[in-house]
Amino acid sequence: MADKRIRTRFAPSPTGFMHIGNLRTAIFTYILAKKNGGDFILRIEDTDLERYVEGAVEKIYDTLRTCGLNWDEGPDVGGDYGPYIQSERKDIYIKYAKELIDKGEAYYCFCTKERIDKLHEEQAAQNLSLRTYDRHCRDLPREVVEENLANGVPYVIRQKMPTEGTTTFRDILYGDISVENAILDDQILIKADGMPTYNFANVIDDHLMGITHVVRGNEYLSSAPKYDLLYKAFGWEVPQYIHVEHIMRDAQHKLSKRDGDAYFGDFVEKGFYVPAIINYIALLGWAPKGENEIFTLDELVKEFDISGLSKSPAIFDIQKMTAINAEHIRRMSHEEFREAAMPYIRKTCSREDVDFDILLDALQPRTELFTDIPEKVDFIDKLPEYSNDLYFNKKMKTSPETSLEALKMIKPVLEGIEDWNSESIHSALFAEIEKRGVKNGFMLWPLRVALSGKPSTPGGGIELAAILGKADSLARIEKGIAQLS
RNA sequence: GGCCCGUUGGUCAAGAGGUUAAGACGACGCCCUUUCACGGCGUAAUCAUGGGUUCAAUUCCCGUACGGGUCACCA
Repeated sequence: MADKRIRTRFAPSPTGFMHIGNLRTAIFTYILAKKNGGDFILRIEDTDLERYVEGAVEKIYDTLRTCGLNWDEGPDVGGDYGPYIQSERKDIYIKYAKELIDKGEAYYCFCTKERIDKLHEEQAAQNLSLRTYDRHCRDLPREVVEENLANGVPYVIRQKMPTEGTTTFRDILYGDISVENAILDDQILIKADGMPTYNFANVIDDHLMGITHVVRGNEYLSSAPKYDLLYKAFGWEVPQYIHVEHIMRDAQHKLSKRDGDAYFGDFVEKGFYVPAIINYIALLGWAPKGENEIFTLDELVKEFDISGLSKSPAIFDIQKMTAINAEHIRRMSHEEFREAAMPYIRKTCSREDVDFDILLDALQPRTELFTDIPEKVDFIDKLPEYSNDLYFNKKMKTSPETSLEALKMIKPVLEGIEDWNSESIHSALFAEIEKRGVKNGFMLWPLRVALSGKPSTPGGGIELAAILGKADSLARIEKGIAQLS
């Protein structure tokens, strides 16, 4: 085992957008492979023709690439084990299903959908704890089977489950789990349309593609014994299983599309930064060894350890995710932040003649979500109408009266500044503060209000003055004086 | 309902047969500060429950409750 190259796969169905729980599975799957220098494979599971959604495959590629979960083999990049789209592997599954029939491990079933439905109805009416196929076709005489096939009677292929004993499979997290074979249904391997069921295609592909570790959602835990039996029927080695618990909205509900918080794209739209999304959802159901919990994808690869995975469901907490997002934003370089933030700044600020470097530096520690930005910078284009009440500040002991006085002191000082920048504004104002013997806030609070018309801004009065430039700053101060007079 | 799985503060969670039961988010308070933040410090808050086993159990075992999953020609 130890000498075998690790190969993992992410195998989504093209049925819509990327669910956050699914994405987390992809992350763990990717990390597990990369941590061990192995291969991460992308396989598209499109065996359900009816549920196929146009464009969904591109959405999968797009999301994974955006997240940096680059696959070594897949439909678009190729590889030695293709094709990587199940609908293109149809013949392979049929071949292996027939092999099982020859081995006596599977059989043709000619029961109609109607018959099965009726059977289930009856079972439900009798309140039977078990609702399985009654194995009507399991022991059909060979002649009957051949005659039906010759006559083109539609059929499915079913797995012949043992009726006694138990099956035990192993999950890395849960350990050994045993179930009674009697409760196992003779599951369908090949559907009437010739397509394999998920359960069958999965086993075939995982084996043929040399997958060593399977990470998947907890909902497959109950099916795992059936897969084991299939591997056993073929005489193949069973991969290592890791079943991960669900991400919940609350204690009893999974994250769902109804709540608008289930898809990767939802969070990007809400202003979340992709590395932070990955970081947070990796933390749902997995705990790092140390105390740091801020990680890039590469750091997650280094840090990841299976023993940190949790066996119980985790409730999604948007507040924590927001906090992690804020932390990631703070860690961005000035240039990275500029690139990410400018589009949001441009939503409310069209001016060119502002000092964006100062603005960005003031904005960065105050931004939790990129979508916070437009509202924070909306005063730059145009000073909003504001109430003189803003000049009241209890802590600074300012009022409209003291503010008028302060603004009148400030105006000539700023007018005298030749080289307009943070330092020169700062030293000029502080010289005045010292000269007048007033508190910082006496001067600076009114300045901030006059420049922004808002109770809270990115940066204080000095930064705002530097951002807005000399002419505009003085105009706004004059407006303040006029408004207060 | 049968079967499978789970249960540490409001949330994510570490932990180990003997600990003052980590840490993070959130809440609250204080400090810093030209606003708001950032940052720093601190406070409150957790082992679902009943039985065992043991000198000792939150940790091991069994039951109960609660929650989740599953029982498709869906994945």
